[in-house]
Amino acid sequence: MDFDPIVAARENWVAHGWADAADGMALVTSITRVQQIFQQRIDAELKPFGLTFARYEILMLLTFSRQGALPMGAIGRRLQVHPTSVTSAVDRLERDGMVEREAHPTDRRAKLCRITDDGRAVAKAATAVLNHAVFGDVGLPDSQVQGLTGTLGRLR
Amino acid sequence: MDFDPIVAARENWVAHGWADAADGMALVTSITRVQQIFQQRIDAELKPFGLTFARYEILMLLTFSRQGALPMGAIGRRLQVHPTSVTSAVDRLERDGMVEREAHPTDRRAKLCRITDDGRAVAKAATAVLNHAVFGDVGLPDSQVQGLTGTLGRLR
DNA sequence: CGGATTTAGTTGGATGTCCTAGTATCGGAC
DNA sequence: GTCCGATACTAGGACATCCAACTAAATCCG
Repeated sequence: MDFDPIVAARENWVAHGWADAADGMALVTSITRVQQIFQQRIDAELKPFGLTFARYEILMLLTFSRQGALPMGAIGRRLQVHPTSVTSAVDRLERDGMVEREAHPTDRRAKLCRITDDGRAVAKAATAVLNHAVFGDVGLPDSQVQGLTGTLGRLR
Repeated sequence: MDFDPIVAARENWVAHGWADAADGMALVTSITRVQQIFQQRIDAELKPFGLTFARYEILMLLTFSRQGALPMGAIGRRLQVHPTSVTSAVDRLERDGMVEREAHPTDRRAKLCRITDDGRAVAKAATAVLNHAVFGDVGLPDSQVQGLTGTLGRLR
């Protein structure tokens, strides 16, 4: 049989008298591993487009926005990442011509990040690939996917 | 009501004709967000010990090993991270006196990573804190935690 | 036995994330 | 009207992760 490091760790937790925390440890570790696997699959698919998942998420957020532009801070709040991560990702997107920074019309502290035509085209092509190669079949029966997403939603 | 960015993204997926990939996208995004949240909580708890989750996992793996030492490659395979990540983490653990590198007894290419007494003490104290502050109550009823872990296991 | 392949680990570069700190600006209180 | 706390973004540093390339050593094989 396959050796499962997480099952082994859980048994060690119980053996050391930490039974009441063993399931929580196993859950957190499982989430970490699954996230690593998806991250790697997605980044591999996005690499030909010069994107990472972080940058792809920003492009899609802008694609769906009414004006095609959002303040930096709004991006960070939507994606739940720190402002510095947004700055870093937008720097690279701007370097590659997929977004542009422009002044906010009413707040001179803020900056708008606007997706370019190139950015829209890349996002569209990348989405087609991701939908086909990853999102379309995550490796679970459809019936379980929604339940899993719902349960995870309670943790957020 | 609270606005949920993932629900909104899922609706956008459906609206753009990608309904068959919408659930997969929502699942992957949910996993990413939940992992970010746990990562932040754990790293915050570990910070006083001078540890990150990556380094903590290595210490615990060594704690549970029979000899208190493992080859670098074995660590990477167990934790499913690249050899370079192990090198990087062990560099810092060694700098902080929690592990030591030593020659492999039979394979002169390999190196063993051995936990020190300091390392064991830090790992024990950090585990007590994590069990209390994170693993002991992840935010879900016990009945759901095991089911969630099991379902995630099928994705690994 | 000796060359080719595989394996173990490290190094250097790019990216993403976080934190701390700093600058500029906004908005409210007085 | 002015000061002061809050907000928006950026800069610099630490860390983790990946990839590509490299050295050294073990192993396979003709």
